[in-house]
Amino acid sequence: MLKVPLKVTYAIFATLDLALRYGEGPVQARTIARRQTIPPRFIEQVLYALKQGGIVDSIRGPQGGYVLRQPPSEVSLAAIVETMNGQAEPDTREAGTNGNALRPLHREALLSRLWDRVYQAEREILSSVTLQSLIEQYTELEQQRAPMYHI
Amino acid sequence: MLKVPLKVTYAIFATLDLALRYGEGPVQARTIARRQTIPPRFIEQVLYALKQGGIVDSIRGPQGGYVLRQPPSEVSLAAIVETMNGQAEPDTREAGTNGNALRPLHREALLSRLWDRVYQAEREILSSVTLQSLIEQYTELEQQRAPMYHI
DNA sequence: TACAATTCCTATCGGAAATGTATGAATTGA
DNA sequence: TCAATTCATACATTTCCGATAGGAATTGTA
Repeated sequence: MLKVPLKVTYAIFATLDLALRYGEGPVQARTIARRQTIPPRFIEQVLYALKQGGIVDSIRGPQGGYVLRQPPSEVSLAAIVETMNGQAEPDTREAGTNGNALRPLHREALLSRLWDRVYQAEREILSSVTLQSLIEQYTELEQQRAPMYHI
Repeated sequence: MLKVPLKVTYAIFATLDLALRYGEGPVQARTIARRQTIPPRFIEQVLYALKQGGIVDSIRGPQGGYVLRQPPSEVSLAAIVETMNGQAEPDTREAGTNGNALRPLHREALLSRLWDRVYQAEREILSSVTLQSLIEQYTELEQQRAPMYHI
């Protein structure tokens, strides 16, 4: 039920990479790809989607690249995830009618309510996590094991 | 992120069908298929999985069929969903190492914590919903629009 | 103005997963 | 013995996802 597409993971790592360098000018797709171990041609698409979703801005031409549109503390994972999952299919198919038991419309309504609840719960959690808070958790983790390296 | 495989939906409708007739003897796969509009050869597999998962019992031979193993109030959707999603892949792959930025192990840990939280939230909701409560919601829905038909 | 670096956008491929079909064996009531 | 039914697995088809490809558009710089 809970499935995390790779492109969502990639999107989070990519924006996290941008967050770590927020305010230092654009970062190129290739650079992110190398640092985050993401197929270079694939991350282009991810960044493209992130741009369409208003998460990042892009600068074309030499020395171009991508920057976060807002400071890391303003970017929630909910926004990233929603963007990557795109405008979800309306999914308004309804199978053939049948006689007895569980009228299709109602039974569909029954479950879609339920999935809505689950979806809302997911959204609440993801809304409460920002790139900034992820960075903080990350540096905590680092310091626990090998104080004072990196970033 | 939230993806509901068809077979899960089928499983819920199938068990709901059994729940509506709990205590009235076995219901055959073909009958459920017809009533719930599910491909007959496909629901056999769903019921087979439900049996393996201990959700339903089966009776072979003529006049055989399937029955809920427990009363509807004891069967949570969490149980059904978990059964249908089967023993999920261990998924312990770890991609290649790279130099800079976001050490793979830590960055993975960061996200898996998060997905765990989401997963737990989902599970809590699904645990709180039983076939019995679904039936109650269903009859409510029915009465709102067209009092006194059916079942 | 030319050129190279970079993003932009779409098409396509390949493999995996999901959905659905088929077949025959095993079980069992009548 | 027979017919109805589940059991178990194999196979076919379709859909989705990760990844690659190619070229157009933009723009800083020399």
